Amino acid sequence: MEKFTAVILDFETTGLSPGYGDRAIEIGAVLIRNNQVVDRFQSLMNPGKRISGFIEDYTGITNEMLSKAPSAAHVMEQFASFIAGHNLVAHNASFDRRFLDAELSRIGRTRTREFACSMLAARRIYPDAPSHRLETLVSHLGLQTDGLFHRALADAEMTAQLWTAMIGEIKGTYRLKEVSFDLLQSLAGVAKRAVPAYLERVAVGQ
DNA sequence: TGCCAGGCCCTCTTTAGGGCCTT
Repeated sequence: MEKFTAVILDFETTGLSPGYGDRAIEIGAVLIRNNQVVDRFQSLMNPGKRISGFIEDYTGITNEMLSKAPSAAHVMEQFASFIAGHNLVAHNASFDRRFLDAELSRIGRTRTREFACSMLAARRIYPDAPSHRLETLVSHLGLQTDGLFHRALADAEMTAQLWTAMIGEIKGTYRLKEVSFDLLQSLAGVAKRAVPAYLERVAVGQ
């Protein structure tokens, strides 16, 4: 069962680099099991410093909202429990992985499960998409959206839809009986032009 | 306030450079 279960998550942050002092300001996540969303997590978190006007405009999250939010430490303790035992997915996962690991480190905890990247998978499954930004893929594939972007739970929900759409796409194209987290994760290590042959070999093996 | 990164991937490549993607 676990190989068909994953937490799809998204951070809003003060900037691009935790190594230069940037912090998480919101976490949103959905737990999917067999392509169904079965649980959700969302919280703003107070980063202990003011955010720039650019981030306020980009996310719609204001300094006033964050001043009333629980501390990052408190939220991350709860989130660590939410993700415990589950594989993880994010769009451009190298970004969210750095922030997750940095925020967990601040509370003396460590990530124990693997990350998969929906962007790297999408580049291989939808090579002809106009771009592989989350917003563009959602539009290109006609995925359901409430029009809200750059908020953590909304982006996590759309990434989950993208993830399940990709599972459906390769199931249908290659007649795979099942598509696990490990299979989608493994695509990132396969050269783009080798992906069709790779998936055909997987299908034969099933 | 504005700045800061880093991994992937393509090509006019591999003794490199630059666009994409995340906030």
